Amino acid sequence: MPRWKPDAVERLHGAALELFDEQGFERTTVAEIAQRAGLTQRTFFNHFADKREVLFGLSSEIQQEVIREIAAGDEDLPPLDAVVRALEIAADTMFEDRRAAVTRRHAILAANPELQERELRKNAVLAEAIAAVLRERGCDPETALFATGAAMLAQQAAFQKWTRPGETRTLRDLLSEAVRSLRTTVSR
Amino acid sequence: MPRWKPDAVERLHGAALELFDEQGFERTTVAEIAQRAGLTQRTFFNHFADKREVLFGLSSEIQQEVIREIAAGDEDLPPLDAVVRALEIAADTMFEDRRAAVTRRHAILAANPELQERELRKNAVLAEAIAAVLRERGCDPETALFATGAAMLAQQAAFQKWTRPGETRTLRDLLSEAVRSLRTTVSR
DNA sequence: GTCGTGATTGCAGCTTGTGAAGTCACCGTA
DNA sequence: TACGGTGACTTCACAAGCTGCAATCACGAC
Repeated sequence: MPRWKPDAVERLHGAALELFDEQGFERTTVAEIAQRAGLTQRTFFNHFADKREVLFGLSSEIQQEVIREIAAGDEDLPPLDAVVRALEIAADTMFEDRRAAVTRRHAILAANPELQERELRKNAVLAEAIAAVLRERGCDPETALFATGAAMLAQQAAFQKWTRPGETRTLRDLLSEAVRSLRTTVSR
Repeated sequence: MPRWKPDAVERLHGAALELFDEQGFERTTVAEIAQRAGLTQRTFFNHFADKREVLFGLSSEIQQEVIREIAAGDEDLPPLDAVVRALEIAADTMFEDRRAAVTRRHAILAANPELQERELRKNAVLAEAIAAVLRERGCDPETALFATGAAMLAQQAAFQKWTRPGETRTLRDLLSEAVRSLRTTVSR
């Protein structure tokens, strides 16, 4: 008999999602989450740096995937296209088949400014990582910043539509469309 | 004799800046700030929603200025130009003559992720406010989002350069240049 | 068999942030 | 001049987030 049940992190994650759903982020305490997962508060903080972090487990995986795809992409692609291509692939592999879960998580974030702060930071970190890999490919720093920022702006618009009830198009399609639209807006 | 020395908010703000400079944001407690200002911790929280907020007093003024300028601008200007024009004016009136203070504040922010989170949120709020005023001018929502995002991306690049030691150009000039550069990057 | 490893725990303590009640200079008004 | 309201500040008490440290004990390596 193992000393502890396995999957402590998953249990904490699941318990947190349930409780955030049931009573909101602010009104649920870390002690409650831990209790529902059959663990203690101290253990929660062994696995997550803070209470918000329990909602962001996937983001480093997404980041790795995007970075990998940019690095693996065609060297000759213009920077913006290189980033968009990687985001499209990530949309297919990490988002498309989890629409329900992603949407639920999005609703939790939308209800809480603290969580949006964290999300913004994760996006900023992702953006910096993308810009860095573009620079490694020989892109000058300003171009890297702009290509990254533009791509993530399109991603944001596409994601917004994708999580709207009734929306049936794929995130990938919405993203491609958003990029076209962004190009015309910026070009005047 | 007045019951309290005047300018409690300014004293708290000044004490906070000093202490953050001396020992960093994390290592200074609200109790210390209040003590140096000759007040109590509770009074600090009467004036600032949380510990970080003491560094963001100006941002709502900036937001109002930018919004006002967009609303007052030429109706026929394309959305991106309308936003950029407002940011240029804000650069002149709110930033150019405070370079030293802005740079010091920027250094404090750069040293602390928590503070960057708050900064990102303030920017997101500003962006949403700008997009809203564009929509009121008849802009469709997606175009409003893209024009706003693009303008703030250029602003970010310009600000980055402006705070670099040795940089002598004005923020306004750097911003105009960044917009041109962004346009070429996004147009391919 | 023993020994180190690593996940988990208990506990003590600090800090942030809030709620509620109280103090008292100042100001307007009569 | 008296008097009552206002609002900035204080005091106290406490919930909740988060950390450091020492202890526990199944498990795997040797």
